Order: sequence, then C-alpha cells, then structure tokens
Amino acid sequence: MSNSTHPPVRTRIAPSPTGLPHVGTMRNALYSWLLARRHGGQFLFRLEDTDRDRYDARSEAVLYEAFRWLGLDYDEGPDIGGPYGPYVQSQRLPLYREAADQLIANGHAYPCFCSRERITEVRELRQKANIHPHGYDRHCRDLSAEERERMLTAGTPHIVRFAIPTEGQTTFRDEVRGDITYNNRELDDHVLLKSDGFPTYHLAHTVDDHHMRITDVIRSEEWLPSTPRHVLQYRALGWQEPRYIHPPLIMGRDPQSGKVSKLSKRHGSVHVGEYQDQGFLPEALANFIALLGWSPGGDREVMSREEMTALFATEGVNGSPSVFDPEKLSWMNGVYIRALSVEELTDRSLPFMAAAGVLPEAPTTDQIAYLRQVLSLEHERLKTLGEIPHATAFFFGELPEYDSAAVTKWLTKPHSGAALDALLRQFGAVPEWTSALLDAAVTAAGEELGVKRGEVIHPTRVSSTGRTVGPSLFDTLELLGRERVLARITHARRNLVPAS
RNA sequence: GGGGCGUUAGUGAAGCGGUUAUCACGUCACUCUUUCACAGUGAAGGCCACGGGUUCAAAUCCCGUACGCCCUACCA
Repeated sequence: MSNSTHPPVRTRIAPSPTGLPHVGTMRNALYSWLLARRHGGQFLFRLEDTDRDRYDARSEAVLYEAFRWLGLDYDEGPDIGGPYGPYVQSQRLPLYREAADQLIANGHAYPCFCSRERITEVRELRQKANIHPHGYDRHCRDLSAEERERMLTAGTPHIVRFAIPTEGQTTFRDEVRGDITYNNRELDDHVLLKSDGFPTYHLAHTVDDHHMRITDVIRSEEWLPSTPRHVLQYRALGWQEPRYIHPPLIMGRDPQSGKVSKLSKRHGSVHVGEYQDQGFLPEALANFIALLGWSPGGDREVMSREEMTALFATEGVNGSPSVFDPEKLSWMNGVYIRALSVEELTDRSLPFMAAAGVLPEAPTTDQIAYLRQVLSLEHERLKTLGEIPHATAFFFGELPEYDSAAVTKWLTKPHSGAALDALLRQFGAVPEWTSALLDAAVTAAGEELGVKRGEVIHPTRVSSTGRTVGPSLFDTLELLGRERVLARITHARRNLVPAS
C-alpha cells in the first residue's frame, strides 16, 4: 500500500505504433494497470512513435481498441490528455533535445559525426577482431572542443551518444530478480538522439518517465541488458530512477522444431485482435496472460479482475520465461463462457452470428429470443464465441447442412429407411411436441422395429440436424419444432437414404 | 564471441530449511449422456538440470558446470 511518505504509484504502458498489439505488450499493460489500481495510483498510456521508418498509422487506432476491449482504462493518454502531456513522443522533441543538451553540457554525452557506413564498418571489424564492447569505437568522444565546434557550425549531420563511464560498475535493482550489476566497460556508447532529431528509446523513455512522474516501470525482460544505460542516464541527469520490474518473456513453441523462442507469428496468434476475432472473452484472455509470469501464490488461477487487482503484487512476478499454451487458454475461455448468463452469451454471440451470415446484422427480437433458447442448449459445450455459428447453424433455416460422413454412417444401413419410416409414424402421432414425449416416441420406434434404441436415436439426430454431435437430442428436437423435424426426416428419407 | 537472466511432471504455476513435492491445463481410464461437451472419480507422468558444499535436515541457502533464452541497431 502506498503511504504518505511515498509518491503515489504511477505506471505506464508505452507501445510503439509499428504493428498490431502483441499479447506480451498487453500482459505488461495488465500488470501496470493492476499495480496502479491496486495502490490507487494512475496508469498512463504513452505512444512511442520515434521510429518514423516503422510508423504505421493504422496501428494506433487498433491499439486503443485493444485496450478498450481488454478493459485497461488509462488515466492519462494521447486521446484523453492529462497533466503531463503530450503523450505522444513525436510531440515532445524539445524535451529530449533539452535533456541531451544538458548531458552534453556536463560531459555525459557528445555529438557523433561518424557516418553510418563507418559505424557499421567499425562494428563489423570489432566483432571480427573480438574487441569489446563490439559496438561503437568512441571515435567522436575524443574530438577536441575546437574540432567539435567546427563540425557543428559547418552543419555536419550528427547524432548524440551517451558517454558510458569507461570503468566501474553499474548496479540497479530489478524487483523481480534483485540487484543486477554490469561492468561499464562492457557497454558501448549508445545513441541518444538520431540524426533526424528524434530520440532513441533509451533517451525517450528516461525523459518521459521522469517528466511523467512514473514510479514503476514494468517492461519485458528483453530490456534488462539496457537497464544499466538507463540508470546511468538518470544519474547523469540528476534524476530519481523508477523501480524496475521486468516480467519474463512470453515464449512460443515452434510447431516444427519444438524449440521455444519469443512468441511470434510462427507460433500462431500473437495479437490480441486475433483472439477477439476468434471469440475469446477479454476477461478470459486477461486472466490467462496475467498468469504468464505472475502468480498470486497458492492454487489461485481463475480470478476476476477485482480479485486480481486485490492480489497483484510485484513479489509474485517470476523471472523465468513462460510458454504460451493455447490449449489452456481455450479451457479457461470455456470456464468464462460457462459463467456467462444465457442473455449475456446471446448478446456477445450476435456479432459472430452476423459475420458468419447465420443471422442478419440486426436480428429481430424473435430471432434473438430463439437464439437464446438455442444457446441455452449449447452453452456448456462452447470454448469460444467463434464456434457458435457453426455449432448452431442447423437450428436455423429449413434444412441443415448434412455432413456426408454422418449420413454414410447412420443413414445408409439396410434398415435406415425402415427406421426413418417408423420415426415419422411415431413423431407424427406425438400428441404434444415435448422432449419427454419425443423420447418415448423414439423408444416406441425402436420397439416397433425390434432394434435397440441406439439404432434409431442416431439416425434421428443425423436426419434432423445433419450431424452426429450436438446438445441433448430431445431438447434439440423440441426446440426445432414438429414441422421442421418432420420435414427434415422426410427429406432425409427421400433424398439421403439409398433406395433399396 | 561477450554480457545478463533463467532452470520444479509435456505446459503454466505453488513451495521460501523438515510435505508421501501441491494445484491447474493436457493425456489415459471409468461414471454420467446411447452423441459431443460439461461435471465427477481415478491413473500415468518429477532422481525439483547436473556436481559440489553449508546444515541434524535442502527443491528451498552458497559455489561451480551444463543447457535454454534475451540483449549485443541512428528498432523498440
């Protein structure tokens, strides 16, 4: 809990609009959101659009949508403003320039005039010769003041590099793993400002997190190796560094090689939008990804957002990479779907029904009421919303789509014709179209034919639904209604059962 | 090559010096249902990566090794 001697917890997520929102980004966002909410602090959204080569305007809107969908509301952000804006890095250029100038003024940074060609050449050379660190050779770090001034006034294109101390060590604390120490001599002078005047991540995040009063930086483990650079920058600037929390990477298993690596396209779906499209519930996805790197301790797994908020603590974040298991996600999504009321399930299924063309975009109230009855039968066997159209299609329209394997298996036996005839007789005589009476009618049909109940129950299902799987048969028949069931069985009798 | 981090059943975790090493997913079996799923019961699956310490006692603490992953851009 925060108390009066500590500033309020302020966390942030800082995605770059270079593609679709990755589950790893959203996991980190969730942790940041959880930490802020847990302590009554603020959660910020900041757009890191400093890479103008990879900028993708389309991804910005998708990003906001992903946050809305997952219920990660932020207190300050590009689209809602806030006291420390703007929240878009490309609009904060003077701030980075100012920090870079300050760093140059006190000797912690310097302009570098080396061409890109020379830089890559040097890097390759040093790599080949195994000179450490491999990167930049600090050529411009030793330029005389006069030389530097001459180049600057001549307008020579340049970048600004941070001057890493040549000796000593840098120790910082990662809340997940404890103190981590790096030897400064293993770090090369990284770029702070690019030649286009835009900052690199290293500078931008430091400046922004400071100005935006961020207290807790939660970002993936891949940032661990550059954290000493950031810490060195904070210290050189005379700023208080935030707490760093590096949750583990989310890994995927390569279906071919079986090897694990950072979750990417090759492993399947990696963008939250894909999960949304497949009919995963945001609350289920959030619960699932929260567990990839965090545990409240004990056996707790299925947790509501409120429970997670109450339980979240950085002590529960672990340091070992976790493999994303789509099967467990499916199971968990099923748990959440079953927890929905039929009304809610119906509402949420509508977009999927429309997309699949099973129902119109704007269904009538009768259609919705009917769907609700259908879903009450289908409810507990669903894993995703996306499978609803296919699972329920046979409830709509006159004739179902007949699955050929099912037809072959149950409607092409020597007695299939007789079975359907008996069924038609029994069903035709049912006084009231209820599941109990239909159940009895099937039994009667079996007795009439002198066969086991199973021999007629399967043909009944296949002829009236087109398939072998589905909800309880008699409930299904009742809901389908007398007219359609009789019409379907008649159709099957005439067109699917081979003439003997 | 260098640096850092990590290592508990196939997967995700619990465990914080004394447990028959726990839970969930997955797998298999049975029950239920003459379908599928759900649910329930049960089973298989671990020398807690390996080797050394410390300790009466180690999955738990320390050191080393191996392996894996990440970083090593004017990308984030």
